Amino acid sequence: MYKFYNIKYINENNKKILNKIIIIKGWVKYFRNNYFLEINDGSTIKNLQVIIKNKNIKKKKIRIGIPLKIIGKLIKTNNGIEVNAYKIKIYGKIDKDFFNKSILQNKFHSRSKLRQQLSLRFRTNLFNCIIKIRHFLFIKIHNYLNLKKFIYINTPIINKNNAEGAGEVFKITTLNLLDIDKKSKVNCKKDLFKCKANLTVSGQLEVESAMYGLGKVYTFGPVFRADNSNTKKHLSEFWMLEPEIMFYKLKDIIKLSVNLIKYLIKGTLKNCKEELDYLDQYNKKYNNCKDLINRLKNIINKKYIKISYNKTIKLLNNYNKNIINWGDDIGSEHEKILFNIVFPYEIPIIIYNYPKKIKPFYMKLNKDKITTKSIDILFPSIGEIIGGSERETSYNKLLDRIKKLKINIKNIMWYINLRKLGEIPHSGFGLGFDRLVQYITGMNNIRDIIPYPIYPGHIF
RNA sequence: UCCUCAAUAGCUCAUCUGGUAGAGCAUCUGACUGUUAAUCAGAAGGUAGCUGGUUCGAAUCCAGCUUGAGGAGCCA
Repeated sequence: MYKFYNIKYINENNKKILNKIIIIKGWVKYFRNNYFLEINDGSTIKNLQVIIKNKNIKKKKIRIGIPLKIIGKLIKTNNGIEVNAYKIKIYGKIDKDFFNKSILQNKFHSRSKLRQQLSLRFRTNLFNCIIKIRHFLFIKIHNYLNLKKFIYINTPIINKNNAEGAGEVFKITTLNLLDIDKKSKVNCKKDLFKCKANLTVSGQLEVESAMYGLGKVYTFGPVFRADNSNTKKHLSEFWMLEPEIMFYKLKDIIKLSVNLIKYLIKGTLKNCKEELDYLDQYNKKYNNCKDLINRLKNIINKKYIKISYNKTIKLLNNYNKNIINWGDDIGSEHEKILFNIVFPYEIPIIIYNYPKKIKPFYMKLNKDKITTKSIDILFPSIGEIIGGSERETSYNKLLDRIKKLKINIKNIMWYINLRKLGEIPHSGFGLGFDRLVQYITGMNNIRDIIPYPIYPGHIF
């Protein structure tokens, strides 16, 4: 007969239900003075205070962490709104030893500590905010591309091509690995797929073939890299958005990617205020990022720096002679110089026309035949979030390039053959979703912005 | 994978050059009708990451391993 409300709703609409008897359900976040409960139900990080005046309510079993159903009157006091409890139902009991060893006790826990208890991490305010922003960005990406008439393509997670140049692959097999060790010879023909198979490192080649039929497409899913990289910006399993668009040139994908980023950040600032405010405070206290919200506002209002690879090398060498040679990839040392000294404005840098020798085979060459029609978008403190290019359209040129790079042609013949039906100009890019979430939440470590981080030595 | 640093109570950290292991919070018992990381009184809690070595004696010195943090490379 009484109505149930979640705490976010009660906080935002309390005028409508003030002085009514309501039901709330959640767990105890704080219990003070044997009298004041703070209840959280995950809908918001702003807890609802419940007071226990009724002497018939047994308080013995109530402790921090316990789930409760509370029937009470929503009242207004000097401290805001709270619920005067008439009746409390307790669900189960708390294992004291387990609780005491868990990250749920009301203390500050380091993020590496939180990571040791992944399944409990969701109850923390920090993770509540991060996951909600992650969710919001995920939805908004689909939203934006849908508005722009893109079609979402589900590209396979298991495949046999390895999109050359995108890192190490995880091999998958149904064969008994112990047998393989003994004989030291693998007969792939006996495997389930009758060939070598791996987890995808990128859906790009597949999404390109969808582009030939549908025009504007994207894939957005988990991709896998078996590199042994132990850094704060790498995962073995991460999420990548890869749009691919017919008749788009380099300038068009620059525009698309910049507009998408600005749309996402603008939306987050508008719709995730509570979460960003919390993260702003958290970052001020515990992270290097001292002004999260203004940093994000800055990024939606300003024009990004756009500079060619050649010019970047010149600028770096002007700063410090022989710090980089033409043809080298731009490393994190160079990124630091670019963001701290050359362009110290806390805005992304778009670098275009990279040399072909540090970019994959499918990128279209410029007229100089040594650089590609490619871009990387670098973000301050994170590095590369987006990499993209115009794709090679000519069958002969593509084949020529593949032969020179000695890439195994067999598994990607279907991709090369797409060029046998005419030379359609097209472009696309890959956006590292987790790195974007990392940037927007201001977190130091990419392992703290994904529910279950998978990285060397760590699997859930 | 490489380099640097670290590992002491459930958590955060003390223990100074080797000499009996300490605090705050959390936990437990009790008190408390306006607290908000409540407070007060009391109790309990440790083979100092693991394995060796040096020494009369090791949390402390040395070696190897494990785990974590920061940086590098690979990349998104």
